[in-house]
Amino acid sequence: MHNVSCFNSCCLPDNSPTRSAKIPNEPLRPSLKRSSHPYSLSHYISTPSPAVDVKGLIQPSPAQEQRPAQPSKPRRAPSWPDMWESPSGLHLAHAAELLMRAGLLALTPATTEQASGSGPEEDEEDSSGCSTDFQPFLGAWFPFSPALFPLAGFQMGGGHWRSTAVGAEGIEGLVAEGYSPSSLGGGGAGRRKRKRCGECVPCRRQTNCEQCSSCRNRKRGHQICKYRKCEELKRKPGGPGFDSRVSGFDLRGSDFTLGLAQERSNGTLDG
DNA sequence: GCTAACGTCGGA
DNA sequence: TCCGACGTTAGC
Repeated sequence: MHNVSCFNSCCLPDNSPTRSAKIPNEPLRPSLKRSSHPYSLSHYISTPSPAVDVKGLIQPSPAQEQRPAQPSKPRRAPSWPDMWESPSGLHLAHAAELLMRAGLLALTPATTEQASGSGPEEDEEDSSGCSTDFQPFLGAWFPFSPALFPLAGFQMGGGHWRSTAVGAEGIEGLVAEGYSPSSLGGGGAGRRKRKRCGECVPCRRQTNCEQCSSCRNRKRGHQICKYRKCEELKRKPGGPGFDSRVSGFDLRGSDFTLGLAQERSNGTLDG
């Protein structure tokens, strides 16, 4: 049990009515699912930045840097999400990613040396906890801590990070990182399915409610649980606000968030 | 081939 | 506008 808002199934009580044996299609990047951090959200919120050694968060200590690589586990080539996962940096990384998707943050590419000097060796340290304790609160604090993100980006950002707000550059960057053009909703002849973002609150839910019409009518409806429906996919492609990718920031005060809070208070929300 | 689930359409 | 049904796509 990590905290009250942990979404991982490990934190669900065995007798939880919402805990289903089968968890369909988890789109989350593993790195986002298995991260933990020494500081909770409340720590970031309540502690003025000088009290939190941001530099220390971003630049691992020698001890951390000297942590031996795990030989039994072949390391894949680092991609930018990994590079952003310092021992304590995922909150920043996640925040920065969301900001960049929203076009609110642009990063100057780090030097090759910087890009290769950190990141891939640290990501394993984020392996045992939950990263979702802050999620519903993103909108409450990200926009007010802009200085953190360029800093984090300069130190940890791998290579070609840049704003993905609009245009071919953003798509190109995503494609380069393994997102297929089809999954991005672009290109390709005919319609292509978009994929769940894996980062919004509904996506992070791991269990179906079994109560909504979609759950009850799954056989014929072919629809995912309403409470797990990706916020991105709810938007019409090409419609207003689409591709602004600001779902993470719209959560505050949204109906969904309010419902989420209510669910949590009722103990019906997973994690 | 099976299953999950996105996209679309038509009815309420 | 919402909801259900169905075709279709995509992953396994």
